[in-house]
Amino acid sequence: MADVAALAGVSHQTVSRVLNDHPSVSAKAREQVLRAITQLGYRRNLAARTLATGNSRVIGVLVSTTSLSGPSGAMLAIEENARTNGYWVSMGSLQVGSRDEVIEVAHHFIDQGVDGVIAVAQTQSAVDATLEACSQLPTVLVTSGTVPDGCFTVDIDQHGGAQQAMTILRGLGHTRIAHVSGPAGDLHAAARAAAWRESLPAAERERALVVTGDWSAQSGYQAALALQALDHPPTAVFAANDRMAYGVLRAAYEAGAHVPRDLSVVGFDDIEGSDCTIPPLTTIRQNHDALGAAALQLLLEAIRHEPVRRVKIPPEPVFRASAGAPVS
Amino acid sequence: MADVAALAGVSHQTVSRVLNDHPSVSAKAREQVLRAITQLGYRRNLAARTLATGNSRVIGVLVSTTSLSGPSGAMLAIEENARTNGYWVSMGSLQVGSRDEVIEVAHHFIDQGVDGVIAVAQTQSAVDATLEACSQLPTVLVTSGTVPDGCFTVDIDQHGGAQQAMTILRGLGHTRIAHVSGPAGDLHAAARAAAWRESLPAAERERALVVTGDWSAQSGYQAALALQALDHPPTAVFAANDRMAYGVLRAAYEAGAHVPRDLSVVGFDDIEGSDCTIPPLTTIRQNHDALGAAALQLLLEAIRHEPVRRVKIPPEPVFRASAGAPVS
DNA sequence: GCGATTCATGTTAACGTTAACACAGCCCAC
DNA sequence: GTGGGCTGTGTTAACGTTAACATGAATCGC
Repeated sequence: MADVAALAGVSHQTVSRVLNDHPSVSAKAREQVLRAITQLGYRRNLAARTLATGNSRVIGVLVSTTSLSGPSGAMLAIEENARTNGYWVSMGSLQVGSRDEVIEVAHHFIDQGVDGVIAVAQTQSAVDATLEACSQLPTVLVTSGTVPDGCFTVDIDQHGGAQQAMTILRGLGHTRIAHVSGPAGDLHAAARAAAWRESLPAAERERALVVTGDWSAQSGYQAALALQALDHPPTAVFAANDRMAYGVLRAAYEAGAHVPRDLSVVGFDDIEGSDCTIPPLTTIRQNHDALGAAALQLLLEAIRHEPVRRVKIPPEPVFRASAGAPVS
Repeated sequence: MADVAALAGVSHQTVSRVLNDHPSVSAKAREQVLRAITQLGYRRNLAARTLATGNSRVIGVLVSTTSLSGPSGAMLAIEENARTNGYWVSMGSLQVGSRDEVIEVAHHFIDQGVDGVIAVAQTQSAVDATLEACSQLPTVLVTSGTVPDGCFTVDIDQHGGAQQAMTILRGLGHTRIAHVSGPAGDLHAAARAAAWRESLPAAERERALVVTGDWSAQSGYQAALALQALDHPPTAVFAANDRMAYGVLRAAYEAGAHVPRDLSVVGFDDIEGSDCTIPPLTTIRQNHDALGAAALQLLLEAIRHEPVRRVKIPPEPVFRASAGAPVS
């Protein structure tokens, strides 16, 4: 702040006034200060501000673990492990996921003086923006995106998990396996779809059946309807997540098709409730707890400047009743 | 800290050393300092510590909105609204939910200098512990528990929602309505069960059918099995949440019972996927977004010392296909 | 028994911000 | 034209902690 004041030719208090929108600042002084701020890339220190004012502009949110599962479980696992290691968590969520939003949140973390950042990035642009904004900070990326060397990364092995799903189906004897994929641009959706395609015999990849959904059960239902209307419907469907698999199950039921006799279905995620679909869903479980724990472990290593490491969490197949041998 | 030093008869630096486990402190001085700390209820100011050391023991976690739903959605709604009002969120989760744990987290918030606290309390003991630990701070409780007057409170109207479920079922003509309840001690479970019981004719309350589950689909499945084994099984089931309703649906299907012809099922929550169960689930939707938004709004009012207010968010019925008239 | 080392403690000065006060210079009203 | 109020600015002193250095006492080795 002293640097800014010197460059702008005013006192540090005037800089403070500009920062706090105090009315008594001349337009000229304000402009000079703002220019100096951008020129120097100055960011105010929130710890000092909190100390001086007595209020932090931070609120605490207390939540109970039991109410959260799935990807939010990863966040809780991070928090839990952070606490046992003497750290606390400041949260920033992305509504839009735009570059600007990522940068806004990252800057806040820096202002606050965080010791490190864990970013769960679902799109490549979020990955890129995080890398840009957090370059000075120990950072762990939780993502399936492409990341330059020298970054700590954790991920559930999406590709491997999808391969497991396909192995199950092909092992059962299916050859005509359709895919209900997640939305375009989503990294998980892309990884799962890629593994599905690769596990098909080269000859079949051209006429491979894929319908794009948006992760919702309803979109899975619509996809299944589209698949049913084909001349040669598939004998099995690999849905990119459990919710879309629910939709496939429902469409089959309503069409009078028996699962797994007439159609096999495999999902991905193993969300709560998937053990009691009709029939119980065969799926690939993602271990979000392990993901969160690994993310925190890596961040601690990053903070201690230990060598860069990447972790892949293996998903595991859950065999239930929705996949069986095709009727020849 | 100066007070502690004075009371212990040492310098403030010695107090600092005790706090940071510095080796060079005599046992006697340490003991005196610790006694003074507890006697005065001293807590160290983290903003000052961060300012002096340059590290905050806080990590930032960036998550994307899309990955979270349900109760975690409430947290994200809080975060989103906080951000648009110039606040940031510090998170503390409860693994055990014990009194000590609540107090630990609350103390951290105080140390950190938060401007207010929102506590999502699922048990009465969590409510009580929060009230005790946060008495000095603007606080909003998100809970269905009993709270003394003079507290800001937000809640989804559990009782009203359960009444809606029963109104649907009774309106359809059902008289023998069983309840699959949530676990004992859970405030939501208690409120839903109470509303169910009250909506029964007085004469039937004695022999009312209730089976206690643990929110899991599997427990709903087991409950439905128990209900099926009765001499006079119910014609309808009100499940305290959607996942347990999934289990009821599955048990009915496996027993060859058609839903809703042979059995009507109503859930509670409207979780993602409930639109594609077999058949699609009639349920009561909880609006977690509105809950989070209201919680933040109230906290802002609490921070501004505006008059105490309580908000109840009305849940809304979602009519789908799992409830119908009983076959007479 | 004397210098060198360790230990326990105190003193002073940061850390980066805002609050409180002081002080010009200006305008306005009487 | 003089006193009282605004406006813009600077100076000084907090805020509560830790780091760096200084000091005095006790211990050790030879």
